[in-house]
Amino acid sequence: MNRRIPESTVRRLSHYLRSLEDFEREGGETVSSEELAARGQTTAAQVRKDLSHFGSFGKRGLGYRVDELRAHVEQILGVDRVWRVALVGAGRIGSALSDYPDFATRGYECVAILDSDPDKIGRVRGGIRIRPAKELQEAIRELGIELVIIAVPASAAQDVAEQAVQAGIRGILNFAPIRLKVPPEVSVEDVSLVMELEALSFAITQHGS
Amino acid sequence: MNRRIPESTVRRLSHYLRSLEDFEREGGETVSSEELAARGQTTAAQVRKDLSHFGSFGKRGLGYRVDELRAHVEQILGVDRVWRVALVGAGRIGSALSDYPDFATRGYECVAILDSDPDKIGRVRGGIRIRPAKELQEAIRELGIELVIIAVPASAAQDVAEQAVQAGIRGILNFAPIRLKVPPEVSVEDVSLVMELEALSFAITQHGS
DNA sequence: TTGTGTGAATCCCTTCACAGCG
DNA sequence: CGCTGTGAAGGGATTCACACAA
Repeated sequence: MNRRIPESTVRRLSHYLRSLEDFEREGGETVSSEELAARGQTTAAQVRKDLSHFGSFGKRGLGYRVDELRAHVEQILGVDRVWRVALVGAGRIGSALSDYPDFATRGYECVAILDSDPDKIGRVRGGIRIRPAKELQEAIRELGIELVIIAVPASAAQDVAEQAVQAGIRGILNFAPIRLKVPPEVSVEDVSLVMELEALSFAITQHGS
Repeated sequence: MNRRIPESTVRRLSHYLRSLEDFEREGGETVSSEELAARGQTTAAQVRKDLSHFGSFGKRGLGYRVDELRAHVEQILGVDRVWRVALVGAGRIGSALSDYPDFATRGYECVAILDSDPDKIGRVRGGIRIRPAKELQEAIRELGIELVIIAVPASAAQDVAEQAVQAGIRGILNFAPIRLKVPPEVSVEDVSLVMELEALSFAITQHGS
């Protein structure tokens, strides 16, 4: 029940949630930490330790009720409600994201798309009219946006981040290949495809030698 | 110079490479571990420790020669050569990736795109004709492909992975939201946007409470 | 008896601090 | 003197092992 949760635990919680949804779909009533660990590439002890940070959700000798635990994990991850998201940058990545079906079903609703390219402004993507990037702060306040996805070139990313922070945003998903500078209360998650590829070529190169 | 490199070190090496390229662009001749740490959100000791796993690249009292160290890091990460990549799945994410400019400039060359949708087969994306997904193994052998990007629905991903592995692939970049089962000698990097978003909503939810 | 919840032990990564080389 | 390279210390996360509840 304490604080200071390792980042790795959060990632695993996401996995547990996926697995619990699977178990529920398969009609399971209860799961053990053992079963939960089997999917997800971890250990039973790890599952129990992860969950123990947030409470005691299981019954000794029995395991966890699937629906109950799923609800708990959803609450822990903060996905027991809908998050309103803005997408800045309607380029290649941006447009792939804007009609990504998983988002809506997972509780993330894209309610605004912005871009600085005059050719794109006014066009409609996934039912949303693309607005000028300058209107970011306005859009955040108008639409109650809480998360911003930055999918603009590296040169523009820091500026977008600062505007978002100024408008009160506390979470940024960043696709630009730079380290954004933000105040400590703002969370940034970076997605860098090149880094992932480099991890692969490293693994192959090292192993093969 | 030993083995067993932590995954976090690899990620930082990618960052160092980006920073070194910046330093080079700015005309710097040498860098200290201190300067390298400043960009990249880490410490000087960490930089030195990371590099020390692979050799002694610096000069005491002086620092590192920028161009020299960049070459070394490129070699460590295995990006001192071109990697031939196949993209399986020409859907939304796939099409965003296929003409992502950074890939080519970073040493990853997409030489094949495959899809199982008959409407897409035969079309051209970024100068490459989309082939039937069934031809994956053939394509891998014909074109000397070493890395496969899986951007197909979760239900098809494991099958694609198995075909790729069978054809000798040792590195997979996986966008499907499932844990691929592969032999230990095969590396998989997962990119899960939902997980990243959940990490953000977790951070905001916990902090705000 | 079964399987959770949890202190204790272990392991691994990061940080410290300094010897040593240019 | 300045800064690297590295053994030693420190801190966190994972794993172990078992008391305990159902």
